[in-house]
Amino acid sequence: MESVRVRFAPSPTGMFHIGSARTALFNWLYARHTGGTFILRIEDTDAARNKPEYVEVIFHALRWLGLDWDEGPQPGGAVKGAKGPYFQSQRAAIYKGYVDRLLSEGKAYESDGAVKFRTPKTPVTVPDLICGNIQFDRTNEPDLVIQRKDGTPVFHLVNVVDDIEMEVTHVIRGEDHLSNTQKHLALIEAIGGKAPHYAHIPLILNPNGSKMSKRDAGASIAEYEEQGYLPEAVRNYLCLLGWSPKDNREVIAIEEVVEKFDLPQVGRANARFDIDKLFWINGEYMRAATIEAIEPLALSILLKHSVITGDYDPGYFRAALAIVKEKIKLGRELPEWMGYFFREDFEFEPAAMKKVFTPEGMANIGKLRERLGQVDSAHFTAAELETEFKTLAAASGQKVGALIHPARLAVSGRPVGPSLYHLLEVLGKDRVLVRLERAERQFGS
RNA sequence: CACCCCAUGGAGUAGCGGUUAGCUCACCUCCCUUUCACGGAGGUAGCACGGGUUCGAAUCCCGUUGGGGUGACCA
Repeated sequence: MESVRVRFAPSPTGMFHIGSARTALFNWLYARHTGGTFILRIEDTDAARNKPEYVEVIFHALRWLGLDWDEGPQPGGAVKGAKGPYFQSQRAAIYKGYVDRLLSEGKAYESDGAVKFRTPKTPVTVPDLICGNIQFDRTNEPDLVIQRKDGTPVFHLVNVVDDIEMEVTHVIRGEDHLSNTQKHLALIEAIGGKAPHYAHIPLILNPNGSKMSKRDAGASIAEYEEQGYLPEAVRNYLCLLGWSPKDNREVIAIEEVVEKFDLPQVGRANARFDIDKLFWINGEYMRAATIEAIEPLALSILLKHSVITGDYDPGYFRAALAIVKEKIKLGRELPEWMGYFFREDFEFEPAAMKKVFTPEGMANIGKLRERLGQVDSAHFTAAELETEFKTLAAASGQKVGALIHPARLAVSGRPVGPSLYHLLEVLGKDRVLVRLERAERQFGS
């Protein structure tokens, strides 16, 4: 049984596309499932479009998604593995050798300065682990340019040569390459190599049903990081596009996907990208996450939005995050949900103000301030506060909601948020009293 | 235009000859609840169409339609 070697071979052209992420993920899953090797190869033969800094974009995206590779370039320029170099721009001599050989054997010829490969015009069958046996007629197959006029090799040639040279056993890639595979097989035969197994995975379509392009919203992995998605959630969602655990579960640990993943079970139909589902999954991960797990993300977002500064109180911060994370689905919501914990001059939402800061509401705020002022700081807990509210409501013949709504607006400026009693506990007695007083001062009669 | 692939509710999917066609997201209703979310209980909505094969078809075959991909000196 040969050891599995798969590769992910992106071009550094700028953004990291969600389709690329899925291709990388499936290669990684297969490598991890089989105990094989996951190779990263940079296909930078198109000098006009490729830039060195874009390579960092690829590293960053793969690392963010937790897709570690076993062979290939490492950030900082180091390279791991013996089959390199792993940048195609550094393999010119290798490609030149193959082109020369094809030329001397008469399998390729020069035409208008470029080198063309004589493609077979006979029918061929492409075996595919996902798609089955695909037949191509090829009677009208045009010859294939394998080296440009400027002497540089093109994708089809370098891709095939590298897969052979790097001893890749399984080529897992997007279905947009399915039609090209017959050319690759012909090339492999011409150079006398052993063909890898192929597995073409369905494409990710945008919500309109066409191929997800760079310009579509949500196409770039970087967007998810910026918006505060959790990488585990994005990865989980991507697993579900074309693959299923077949037991009706949606949220599934990556370790379990690794265990269950296999090529024949990958679906054949293209899948549409559904941001609502990703959003939901992210909420599931957010709620399930420990404070420690999401604290770095929350910190970076809140620092970036100047909600907190470097000298924030870690304990207070974590306490606030703990009650807020249960309510939100996306990191991007954090500034709005946590802002009022850290500043006293927040605005009151106008619509809620009109409804809640009525004369009765303000009177209740006054009563609350007096009552809560007598509660010992050590007893300023959710459970005891609940008792205080209920006692006060009963004493004045009101529903507890009549106290809660004005209180919430007074201490947070908004009508929705975490459980009020917990909110008050986290804020602490001092802040609560100050805020109730401020509301009274501004809106009381 | 040629070749290739695909087709289960709005979206992702389970199903692989016999099911009241299951699940998740979204949407609607109700319950829970101080709000929102979570959770719970329901609801709307699907096998693209037409022929076969078969006692029996979402499942197999053919065709049509629809969608996608490839056909670059891009990858």
